[in-house]
Amino acid sequence: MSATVDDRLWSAVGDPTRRRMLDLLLADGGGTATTLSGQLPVTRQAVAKHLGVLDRAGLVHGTPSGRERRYEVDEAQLARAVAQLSAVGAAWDARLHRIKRIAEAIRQRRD
Amino acid sequence: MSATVDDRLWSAVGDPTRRRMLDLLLADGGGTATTLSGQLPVTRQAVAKHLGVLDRAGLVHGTPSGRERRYEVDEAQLARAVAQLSAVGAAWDARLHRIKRIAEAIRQRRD
DNA sequence: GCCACACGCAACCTCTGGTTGCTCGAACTG
DNA sequence: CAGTTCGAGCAACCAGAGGTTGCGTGTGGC
Repeated sequence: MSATVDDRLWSAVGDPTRRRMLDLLLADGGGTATTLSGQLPVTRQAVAKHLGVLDRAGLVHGTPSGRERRYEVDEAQLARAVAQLSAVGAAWDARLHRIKRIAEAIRQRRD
Repeated sequence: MSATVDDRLWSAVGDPTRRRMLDLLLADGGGTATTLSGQLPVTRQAVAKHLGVLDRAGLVHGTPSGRERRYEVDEAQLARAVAQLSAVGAAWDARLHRIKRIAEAIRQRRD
């Protein structure tokens, strides 16, 4: 089951734009709403909202620095999110394999 | 990068209700909008809409049977979705590890 | 001191997940 | 066969999220 999944984390990571933002933040070692919006097909304001979501999910952490606000990925929390992704994947995978085994057993019996 | 991800598949699987629906369909070996809505905290109509989304993503396949419409999971397509989940997870994982290695290298050098 | 830049806030639009209310058609039951 | 029931399929509506434009404000560089 995917009952143990933290919906806040998952839905934070579920949005394609936010996934790309995490990619970019990881690649560049952090960034601001403005620098990110330059690398994305959305406006700075949209990026700022997403950063808010990621912040509330604990995936990034923003610190004001002069007139800008620099965000960095919280690696531990992202690692948790990755773990949950693979947990759900593994659960489905297991179920698919179980089904496949059963199907093969039935086929064997029928032949 | 998560650029190779099929957004249709991902967003189909991104919704928590749809994930639970896939769980239930796998566990019971199929179901109808009505049977699923009995196991979920949403109405039949909401379930029907989700089944439409899953159907368009190719994750389930519905066949009319008398007055009801039975849906079953397309296992191959779900396997593809699982593969994409783990691909994204693996990408982030790799990046996190790389960052950790670099951080440790810097720490070493500083000591 | 002035200008430019980055941010934050507010209004607005659209799509999606969800609801209620209705009709229609198939199936069971007398 | 007639009537009822049950499942599906609209349609209208509501709330929230992703996105936009527009505007005010504070900080930093010249």
